[in-house]
Amino acid sequence: MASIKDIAAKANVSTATVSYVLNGTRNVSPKTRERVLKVIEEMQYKPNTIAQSLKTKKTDTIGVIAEDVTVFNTPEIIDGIHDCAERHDLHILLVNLRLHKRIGRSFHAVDRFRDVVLSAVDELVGKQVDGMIYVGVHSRDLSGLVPPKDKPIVYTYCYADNAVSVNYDDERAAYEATQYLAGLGHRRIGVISGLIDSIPSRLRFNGFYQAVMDCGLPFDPGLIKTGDWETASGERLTRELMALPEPPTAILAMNDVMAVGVLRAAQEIGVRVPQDLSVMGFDNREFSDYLTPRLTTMEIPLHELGVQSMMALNRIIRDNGAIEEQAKPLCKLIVRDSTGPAPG
Amino acid sequence: MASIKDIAAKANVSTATVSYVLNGTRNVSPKTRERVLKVIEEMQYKPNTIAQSLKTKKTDTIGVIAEDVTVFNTPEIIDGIHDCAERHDLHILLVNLRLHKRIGRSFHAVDRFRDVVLSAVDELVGKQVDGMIYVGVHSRDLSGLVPPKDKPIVYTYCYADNAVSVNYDDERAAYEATQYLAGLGHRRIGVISGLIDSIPSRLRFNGFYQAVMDCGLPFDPGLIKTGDWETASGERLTRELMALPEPPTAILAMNDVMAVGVLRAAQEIGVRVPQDLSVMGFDNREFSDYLTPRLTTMEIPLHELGVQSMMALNRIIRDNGAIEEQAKPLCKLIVRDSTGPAPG
DNA sequence: TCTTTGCATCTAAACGTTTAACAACCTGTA
DNA sequence: TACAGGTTGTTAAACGTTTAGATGCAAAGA
Repeated sequence: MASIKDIAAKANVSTATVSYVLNGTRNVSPKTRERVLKVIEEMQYKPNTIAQSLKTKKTDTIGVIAEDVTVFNTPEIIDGIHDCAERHDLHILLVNLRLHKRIGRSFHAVDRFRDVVLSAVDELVGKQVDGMIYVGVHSRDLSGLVPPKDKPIVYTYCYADNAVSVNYDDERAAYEATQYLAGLGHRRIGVISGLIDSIPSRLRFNGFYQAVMDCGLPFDPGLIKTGDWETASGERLTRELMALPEPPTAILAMNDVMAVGVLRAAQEIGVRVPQDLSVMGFDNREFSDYLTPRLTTMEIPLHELGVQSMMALNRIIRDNGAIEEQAKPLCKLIVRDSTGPAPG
Repeated sequence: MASIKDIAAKANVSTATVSYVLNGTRNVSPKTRERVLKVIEEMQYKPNTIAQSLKTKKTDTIGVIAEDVTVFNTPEIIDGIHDCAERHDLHILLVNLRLHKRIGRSFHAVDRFRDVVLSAVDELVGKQVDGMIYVGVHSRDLSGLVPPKDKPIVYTYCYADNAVSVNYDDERAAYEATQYLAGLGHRRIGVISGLIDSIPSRLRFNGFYQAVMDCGLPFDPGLIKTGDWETASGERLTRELMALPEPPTAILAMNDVMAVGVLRAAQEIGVRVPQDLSVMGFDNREFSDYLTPRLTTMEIPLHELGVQSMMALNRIIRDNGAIEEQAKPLCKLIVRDSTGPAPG
């Protein structure tokens, strides 16, 4: 590979001059510039970014630590990061923790987990990234993790105390979903929540509860069921809800995957959606448009999460820590065919 | 940030010695080793990978050029790449071309496309990656692209003449799907193919045709319909097929998204699946398990594609080009509820 | 006692850039 | 003519590592 020395030699100038024409950091006469440019072209010279970085101490690279790239939220967030990074001429070094495959779903293997994350951080710090973005898959609480001393790190799709984190407004999303159902005349709304120890589960329940109060609906604890985010739990709990003496006229499943179960159960027990029962999901997964009936759901602003994370990181790197609190990106109600006016 | 010099000074040794204990490249007496290690620990020293790379001319980093990380095949392939890269202590520099957002679906903006790819390659070459993997989204033919002179590059989920590319066996997958349907007694099998100018469309048709011949089924060109990979086309073409004087008893849609349309059409015109009509998809997208009925489909070995690409690249880098042809990864038949014995 | 051998450690160059400091030259002005 | 000021170019150090070769020293062999 041709180096700047080769160019300098062939163009009969010093390496400094070549560097100046390359970066435009100083005037160089038109005729030498031309000469240098011609040689560069001829030899197909590309500056060695590694050497540049060593000298300038800037890599223009940010590290992205993804808990699992195969989980639905991650690609969209990374896309958002890229979208923004591109405009600042930043590159992405990706570390994929492969959490599911590595330590399974037992998120309680905390010590193992810590090691994995910390070694990823070390790796990126060694590579001299300018900063890092951590992309979670389940809004886990990462407060226990020691943040790296010198390198800025932004967390998204997860929570971490005493650290910059970017998240959508879960509470408000659930509030709006509930409000929408109430607006259709539903007064008894069943809820199938996710695992109760997850932060989004709590936030979404809060939003639901607040909306129930604000809309003047009766609050019936019997209508609140705790699932595990999987289809089977949605199916099972829907049967329970519909077997109630006074069953709900709408069910809000806290993710689309469980909503699939709701739909299945409804079909099996002969409840028509949306005539007898309105069903809502959460996430706006691609498949929600493929279900019958098409699923009404809340869209999570994943792309925006990526963009905002990148912007936040950039502010920290550039302005060195002027972290102004940003408004949380909002979810968006996607109305399809699984919801309708309350019966009767 | 502490450098090797700081460590050397504090431990009263030369930088060489520190380097030797770090890399184990030369014997160093137990007591100095201990001393050095202690200082390293104290100062939380992490070697500067950039400087190492400059000296050793190895970055242990491979570049991944993804046409679009948000398309379903890409995350799984990247996961496979990571899976394999990890075992060789290689890191991933990710470039996301964001093809859909950038140049839309007009894949005919070829010149623009060339520029985008080539500048991504330049970027990675500048960053001194040891090699590159190009991850397509649609098995496009990339032969027109000039490969970089010195850096090895492996293509996957796309085709490129005169270059190493890793792909699953499309023809055989369609063959097996057809064979499976024939085995259920279906003799008139409808096909809804994707856009005809795509390589997989052609390969899959070949596989289908071969199986029809081998199984002794009649070949009726009227049963072959050309879609555009989208749901609406699946729906429309199914209506056409079922309106035939002698309609098929099974439909093979060449992707799951179109299969959704097939199921919709069937439901609307009152054809029962699988009693009256067997339906098969292709891809085994996550949602295929959420449809009613659950969709029988062919799973593409995406993870394996990633692994094999990484292995191929590694062989080129290490053994410097000893490219032994590898067997193509095979698709896997996933039998669910949308297929059954031919009626009558 | 003087070599020889082997081990532990050090010296210094090199990797490919950037950039401060300097040198040479030209131009215009007093 | 002399000199200030501007322009264009060069020199060489520095970034943080690795590593070939040199050096010093102790133990072993003559």
